[in-house]
Amino acid sequence: MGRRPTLHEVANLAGASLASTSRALNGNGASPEMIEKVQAAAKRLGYYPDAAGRSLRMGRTFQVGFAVADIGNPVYVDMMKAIHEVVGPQGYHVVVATTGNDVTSTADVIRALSSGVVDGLVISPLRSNEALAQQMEHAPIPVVVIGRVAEGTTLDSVWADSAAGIGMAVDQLVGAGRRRLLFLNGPLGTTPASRRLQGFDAAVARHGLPLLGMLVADDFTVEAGTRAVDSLLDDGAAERPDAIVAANDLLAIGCIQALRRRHLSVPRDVAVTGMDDTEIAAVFSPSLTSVALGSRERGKAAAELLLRRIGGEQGPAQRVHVAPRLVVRESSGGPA
Amino acid sequence: MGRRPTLHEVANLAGASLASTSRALNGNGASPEMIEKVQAAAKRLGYYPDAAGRSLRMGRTFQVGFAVADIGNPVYVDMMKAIHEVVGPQGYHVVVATTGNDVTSTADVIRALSSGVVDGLVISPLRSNEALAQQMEHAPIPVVVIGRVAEGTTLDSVWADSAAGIGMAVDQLVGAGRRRLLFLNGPLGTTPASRRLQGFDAAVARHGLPLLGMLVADDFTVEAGTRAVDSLLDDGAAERPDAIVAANDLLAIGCIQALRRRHLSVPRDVAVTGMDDTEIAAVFSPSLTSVALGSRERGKAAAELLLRRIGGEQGPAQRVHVAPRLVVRESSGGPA
DNA sequence: CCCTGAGACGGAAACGTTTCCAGCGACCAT
DNA sequence: ATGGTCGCTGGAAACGTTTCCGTCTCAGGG
Repeated sequence: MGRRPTLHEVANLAGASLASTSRALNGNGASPEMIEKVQAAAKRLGYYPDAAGRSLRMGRTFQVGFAVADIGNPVYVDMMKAIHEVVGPQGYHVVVATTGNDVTSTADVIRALSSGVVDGLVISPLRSNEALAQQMEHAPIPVVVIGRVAEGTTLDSVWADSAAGIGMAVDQLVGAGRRRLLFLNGPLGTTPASRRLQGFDAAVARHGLPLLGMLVADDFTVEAGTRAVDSLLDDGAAERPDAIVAANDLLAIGCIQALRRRHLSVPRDVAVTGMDDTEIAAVFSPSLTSVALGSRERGKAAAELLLRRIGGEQGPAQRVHVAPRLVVRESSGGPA
Repeated sequence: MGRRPTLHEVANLAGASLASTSRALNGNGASPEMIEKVQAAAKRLGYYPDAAGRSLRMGRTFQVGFAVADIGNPVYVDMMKAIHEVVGPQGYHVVVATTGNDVTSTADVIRALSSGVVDGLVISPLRSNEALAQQMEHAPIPVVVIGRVAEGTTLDSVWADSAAGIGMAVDQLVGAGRRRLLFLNGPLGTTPASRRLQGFDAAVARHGLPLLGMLVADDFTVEAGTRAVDSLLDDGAAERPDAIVAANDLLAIGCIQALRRRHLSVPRDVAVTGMDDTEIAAVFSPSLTSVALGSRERGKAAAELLLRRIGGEQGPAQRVHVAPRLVVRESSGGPA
């Protein structure tokens, strides 16, 4: 754990002033011989500029933040990877932050990161309200939202129409002859949950199908999915659905897990669809029909938007759309 | 995107000096009325201290780094979550960095993060050599390694005995009557790959089993696993194993995928075991026998070690061991 | 009543960097 | 020959914070 050399020491060794040394290293108006002298000195000392000093002076940290509720969710991992891939080559580091499930802790995270920690923020809020929207809009750094934002906001955002996506899943199930569709939702009050429910209700109404009510898991996880479906099957009174549309691949897998325990076959007895088309969907058995929402694309687009704003681009709020795409596999009984 | 107030403005509004204002906010020797005055002013302006200025002055960034080869790997995601949970409450942010597959880019990452970006670094290097070890040892910030380090190094580390873990998997397979065991390894030259191979060879020798050679995937991913096993099965000449020990859950799943395509039943025709006991292992079908290496515990322990070093604890290098644990499930044919 | 010590406060330095600005040659054109 | 321009350099300021140190006040003890 040795000490790091400073620009001062490099300047001394090179026999130049601080100003010239800095210029020589950053390549702004220095003579060739000066550059060589300084580079040599820097190399000999093993000099690398101090991030704190540089941040303070330049007003930039060369870090971007990524804030989500649960970084364990594969969707967010994908986004993070994509963001990393975009900003890394530009010299930026990625700071991850978890917002927790409620709005106030999200607000705290934004504030904490805004105070000179990162130059910009990509955030995918599970829940939102007017105050949070205001805060994001008036944050001292650019903020890009992955998810739905209110009409007329000045925030850049990238979104996928999950409601339409759910509709595609329903269409396919109906096409395959299913009639008693049940929606397995994530925690109510979250933005994804309400959007996806809307999509489901609309699609079911469109097909004139009976409403079987909805199953609500208390989290977007495998375990929560299993618990929810278990409770349904325990409740003997309830009419058994012939298809379950899950709001999430994780929930879908949890659901299949519960069905399997009761020796119900997927897709013969009950068809199941998920959403997000995570990596597991393709290799799962039965392979999982899922609606891809392009997590990688969304992360990439968000990062690109953010970098542009950090770079000073003005213009009106951008709103990037990523189209949902249904990937039909075994769990939904295949194409009609 | 408003501007942020500085301590100066708070001091002005409160009618106090910078020094007193700082003290009042950080709670060091200020009178109650001063504290109140300053707090009020700070709240009115919405003041939060600037991270860059503070870092520069204090010589601490309140950030820790986490560097791994592929942040998409569920093992690393688990570790990251654990690290986050440990350091977050202490006011630290987590910076993720990907080291790439080679040693030199790992070195670059360490250097970049050492220059005042983070106060400490948790790193899990896939490959290593003497130069890299030296660099980590002499880095200007504390470094904790997740993985095996050379005897006598001064680096803190936390490690799981994956060789012994592989041995446990082999024992169980042999106990279940399997005799022709094949090892599906990850990319050679990586530390995990060599350790796990050693464990496999030792266990096979111990049981006096025939050596079927080894299958090498070019990455620790599902796709690479599928490709490797495909190539084995395509090669009609090779004698078919009755069990495959994969170096990794991802490889194991890829392997099962390939077997399934040939209509080979797992575990009837071929038993399969994985390693890491990722979340998917439990819910996969067939559920996957796997050796848990405690990714969460390792991440947690590493973060705690790191915080202690950052706090200035001196003492000799710590070496935390996490015991491997075999979780027997369907894919290996169950217990003998 | 004076001296001492404790407690609170403000001025100023310091952290390491980039960049503004002025100065200084050298060179070219008038 | 002189004025102007250009390229390069060094001094110094600035970013926002914490903390050292000196000063001041006030209370209490001798």
